[in-house]
Amino acid sequence: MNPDLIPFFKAAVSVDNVVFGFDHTGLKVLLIYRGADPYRNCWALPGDLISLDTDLSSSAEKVLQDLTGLDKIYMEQIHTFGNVDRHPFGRVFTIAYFALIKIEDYNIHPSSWAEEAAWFPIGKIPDLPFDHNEILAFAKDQLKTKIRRQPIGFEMLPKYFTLTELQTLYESILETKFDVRNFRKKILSMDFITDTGLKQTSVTHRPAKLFKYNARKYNNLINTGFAFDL
Amino acid sequence: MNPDLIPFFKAAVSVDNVVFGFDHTGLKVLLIYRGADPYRNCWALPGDLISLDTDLSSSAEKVLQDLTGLDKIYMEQIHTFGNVDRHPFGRVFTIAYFALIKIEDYNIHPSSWAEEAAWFPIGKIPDLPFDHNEILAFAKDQLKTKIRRQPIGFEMLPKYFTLTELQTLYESILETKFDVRNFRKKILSMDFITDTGLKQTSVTHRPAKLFKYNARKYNNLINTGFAFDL
DNA sequence: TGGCATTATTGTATATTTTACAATATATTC
DNA sequence: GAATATATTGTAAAATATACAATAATGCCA
Repeated sequence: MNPDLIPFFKAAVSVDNVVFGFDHTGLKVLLIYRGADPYRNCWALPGDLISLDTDLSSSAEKVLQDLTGLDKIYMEQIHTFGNVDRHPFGRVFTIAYFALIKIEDYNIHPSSWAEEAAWFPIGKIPDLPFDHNEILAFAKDQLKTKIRRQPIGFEMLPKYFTLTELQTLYESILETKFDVRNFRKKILSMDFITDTGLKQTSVTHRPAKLFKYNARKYNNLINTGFAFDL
Repeated sequence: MNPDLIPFFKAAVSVDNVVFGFDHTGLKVLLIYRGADPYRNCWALPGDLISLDTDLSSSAEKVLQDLTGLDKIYMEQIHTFGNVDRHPFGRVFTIAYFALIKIEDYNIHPSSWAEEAAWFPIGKIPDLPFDHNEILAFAKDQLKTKIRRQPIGFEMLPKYFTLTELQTLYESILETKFDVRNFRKKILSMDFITDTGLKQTSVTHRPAKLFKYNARKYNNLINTGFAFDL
């Protein structure tokens, strides 16, 4: 290598994942308990330095898989953070991803140096190491923007869900309220939520119909210029 | 440094800028003619490796300033590209930014190893080195999405502009046509484009009124929940 | 100087979408 | 079968989006 270039090739790169999940109590974020330096014994975003022989997108999946066991979930790159002093060990650029999962469908298996993993309600996030609070704030903002324009909310719901659950998800993330009738009219008019014919069981009140999201219909629609918008 | 960490600290990071400009002939992108390896004597996006003692956002501004002389312009991070083989000299992650400028207000001064700089119409971009064609495609997509929801188009127009110029800008970027009356009604109803009282001069037809964008009014509006949308 | 060429400017009627609002239905439990 | 709890549904009014073409203001030139 040309000697002039040597000082440039001394950076490390990490991936930090902001994994969102949703249950009836609201929006949650997955944190791990760090069993490695720096910031050993702190709750933090699941993230790690990446090996330099792997493509970035594969690395992002691998980091999450190694720390939490999560695999094949919805992930998207959101932003890169690169302040000089953000990591005590040297110059580390971190590429933040957000991920959405159906909490009930996955068991989280902390592994590698992640000693524990737990869901934290979005309103009760502790002080996090590095610039993780900033990253989380960015991700939350992104989620709010994105969920209004793209049908990604379904990634956080069970395969079969009720319209009330869907509405609660949106209200919770967007921090707003929708009129029940208008919300249903709008969602159903979009025509990619289909009635499964099934109903809730073991509820102590009128059981709700179960719907599912039809990604194929959505993809057909966007090709015709249709724009999802809530 | 812990010896286990050494192999992680061998990456370089670069910034690549996609600078968009607009004139009456349409949307353009600024490219430089490379006077340095690799890909010497090729047109490419203005980008460079960044020094590891500077924050990322400052580095982005510095790279653009060094190569083109552009300073204090609208810039925004869009995506990070990190495939293993994207750079022939080693593992280089690149962070792409897009920038918008008023072509007439700036003189481009290629410097450092940029031998030339020129505006290329968006439809006539040559084959570019690295993954620059991919980066450019990503940026163009981002621009189309963003310009519909945020009043960033004005960054590419002169301070005083006509409504026809504004409409042409939107039509050109969004690759569509708007009805003249409806476009004007909508834009003016948003109330952050103000009539300066001035008119075009030295045109060989009815002179158009000159308007300007009022960022302060826009910022007041978004705080009230207003959403720009075209 | 008057007609021509060129682009700028403006209004209205109709269709579509959004909003506001409350009564009835269906299940369980006691 | 009454009480409790949530699910489901329609309509009228307001706001917004759309479709559509005639008139206005300048420079140029015969």
